[in-house]
Amino acid sequence: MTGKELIFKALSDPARLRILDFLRKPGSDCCTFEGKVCACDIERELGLSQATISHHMKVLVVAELVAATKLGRWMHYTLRPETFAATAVWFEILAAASPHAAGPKGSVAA
Amino acid sequence: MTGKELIFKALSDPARLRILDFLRKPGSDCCTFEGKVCACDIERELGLSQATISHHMKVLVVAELVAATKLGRWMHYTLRPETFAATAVWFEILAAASPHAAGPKGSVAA
DNA sequence: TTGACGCATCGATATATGTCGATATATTAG
DNA sequence: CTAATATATCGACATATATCGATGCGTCAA
Repeated sequence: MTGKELIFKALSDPARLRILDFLRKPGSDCCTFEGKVCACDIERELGLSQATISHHMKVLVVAELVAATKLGRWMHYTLRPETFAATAVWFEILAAASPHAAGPKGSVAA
Repeated sequence: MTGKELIFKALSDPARLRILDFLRKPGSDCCTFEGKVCACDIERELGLSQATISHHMKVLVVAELVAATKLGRWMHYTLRPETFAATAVWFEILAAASPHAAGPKGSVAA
């Protein structure tokens, strides 16, 4: 269950944050199809080398933030909403852990 | 507004994730007071050196995930629910960006 | 004031990571 | 089959970061 650490490591790079933002609202440039974006689009959008983009996409896929589908010789990428939704829940739990919550904190408190 | 990158960098370390988890439900060991935890508690909990804990706490404070208050010679730390709540919203937005959403994607699609 | 304690900062080091060019693999076009 | 294209992998390098011991700076107790 090191998933969260993988997710945060994946998100802790500006290039990957830009990739996610681009996947959220891709332009209708080249290989884009039904919101699925190919690696060449991302490469052009970010201005990084092809090797670097490939590396970043692998990180995002391993973290399960992005799904990869091979269509012919193109890789198409999409966001994975389930992972984002699950991570949102984690943050909500931390947000709810109010330090001054006078609730029944537990059994050991007594 | 590079806050998100700071936040994710701060979260991309297992030690800091453990610190947040400890802040969420601290034991009633030593200096803990009303959910406020001192650095010495964290040091003992994680088994890392004092210098390392100090470094991690600074990262968490700069990312605005944790608030620091000096009480005498003790530093007391608490979670900052607002930051976690705001980040949860960011994830929910990404989760809502469904790739197959047949909505009016834009004007250029035609 | 002096000493002890809690924490921050400094300098050093090992590891991790982002980036690239070069090359390999796979797929399509001819 | 051969060439071209899209992506993945490899090796290398620069930078970032986690970690520690040593030291400095406040704060409290005697």
